[in-house]
Amino acid sequence: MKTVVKKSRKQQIEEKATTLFQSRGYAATSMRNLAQDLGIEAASLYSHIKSKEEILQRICFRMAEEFYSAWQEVDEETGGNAAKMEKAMIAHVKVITKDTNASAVFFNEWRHLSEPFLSEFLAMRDDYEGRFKKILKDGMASGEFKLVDDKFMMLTILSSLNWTHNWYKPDGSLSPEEVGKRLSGLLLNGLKNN
Amino acid sequence: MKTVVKKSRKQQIEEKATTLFQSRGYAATSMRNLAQDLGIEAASLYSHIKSKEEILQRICFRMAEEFYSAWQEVDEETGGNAAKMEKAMIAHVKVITKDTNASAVFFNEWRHLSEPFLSEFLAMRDDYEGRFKKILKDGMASGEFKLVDDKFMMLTILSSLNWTHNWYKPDGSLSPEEVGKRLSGLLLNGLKNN
DNA sequence: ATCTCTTGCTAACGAACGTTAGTATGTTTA
DNA sequence: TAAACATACTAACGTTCGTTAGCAAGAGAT
Repeated sequence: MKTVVKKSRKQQIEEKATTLFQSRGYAATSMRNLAQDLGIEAASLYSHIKSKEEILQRICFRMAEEFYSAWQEVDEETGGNAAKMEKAMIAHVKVITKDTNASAVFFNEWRHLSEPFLSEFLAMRDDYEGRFKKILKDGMASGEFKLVDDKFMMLTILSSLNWTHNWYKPDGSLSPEEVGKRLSGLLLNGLKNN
Repeated sequence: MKTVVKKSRKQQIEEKATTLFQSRGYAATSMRNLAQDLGIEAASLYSHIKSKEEILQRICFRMAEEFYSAWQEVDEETGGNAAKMEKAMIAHVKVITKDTNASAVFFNEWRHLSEPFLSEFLAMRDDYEGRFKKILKDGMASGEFKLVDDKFMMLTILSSLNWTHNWYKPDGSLSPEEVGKRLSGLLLNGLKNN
């Protein structure tokens, strides 16, 4: 037996918008495009939302929250920094794979946020990236990691992780957990045989 | 003594457009924005270009050519596949760092190309990615590389390389060559100490 | 001296944009 | 049964969009 949860119209709008923003981009998606996909008139959207940008804001900040929540299990890790980094990478990938469309919008369309949302968004991103850098620094200090530029390293790691939204298919053979493990395995141990 | 090469107006337009497309996105950049940055009227642009999209096409396909040309030195590498992969990564990063703005447009705005340019673009990208996959496959067959999914691996490598356009600063301390070396070192050998 | 090329202008086109006002209808709540 | 809410409509607003037509002025080439 399958219970069908009724989605609010606002939610439906947000989901369709997410798909459209992902495929055509925020700026190139018109409210009339969105309305048509929902089978209503453009003006009708405004019974449910305040503005086009509100939709973008909701998508971006909801995803930000998800990334933050996922970090909880990272802090619980008491093993070494390599283990902690693996946890972080897996948690991060899990969030992305749970909604690749929303992730794409999060990663590519945030620049269309207006102030003060843009500044708030960037501050959160900085903070989040700082957490990765901290693991790297701790791991280098303890001798677990090679000595590298931590910012350079963090950017490289996150770019690999963040790209998953472009190719991950939920119906594929790899689970989110498995994707995260492979990515962390690669970045921690490298491609070459020793 | 410095020789000043006079740039054609068309080139100037293309360069300003590259900067704008990079920072605001193609769809969110208007011809009036572009004209204003050049100190002329929007209509005047059309004495030099055929359409807004023509600019995007020129940027995207010029970058594609650059990536292809850079591959020449990769084919000359006769060492192992690890050496070849390093060459490929360095060559790729060199192209990106030579013009980070155009690279950003190339990576983020190609989807606004209309047919048949879009199909042509994607075919080239597939071909180019195939070259990376081939090195990976050869390297796995020869035992140089660990056995991994080659597509997954290729995507991970390229996402790391392609992200450089977002943070590389030509006036920074790292040369393009150095960036490429560090990236390949990391991806080939991993972050962890053995 | 004439021709061509480059560069730019004003004026305007039709289309599309995000959004608002005002209204109607059915559904849920009190 | 009345009030409140959810949902959607038509009509239209002012703005911006990419682009074209037609014209003009200066530079370089023949």
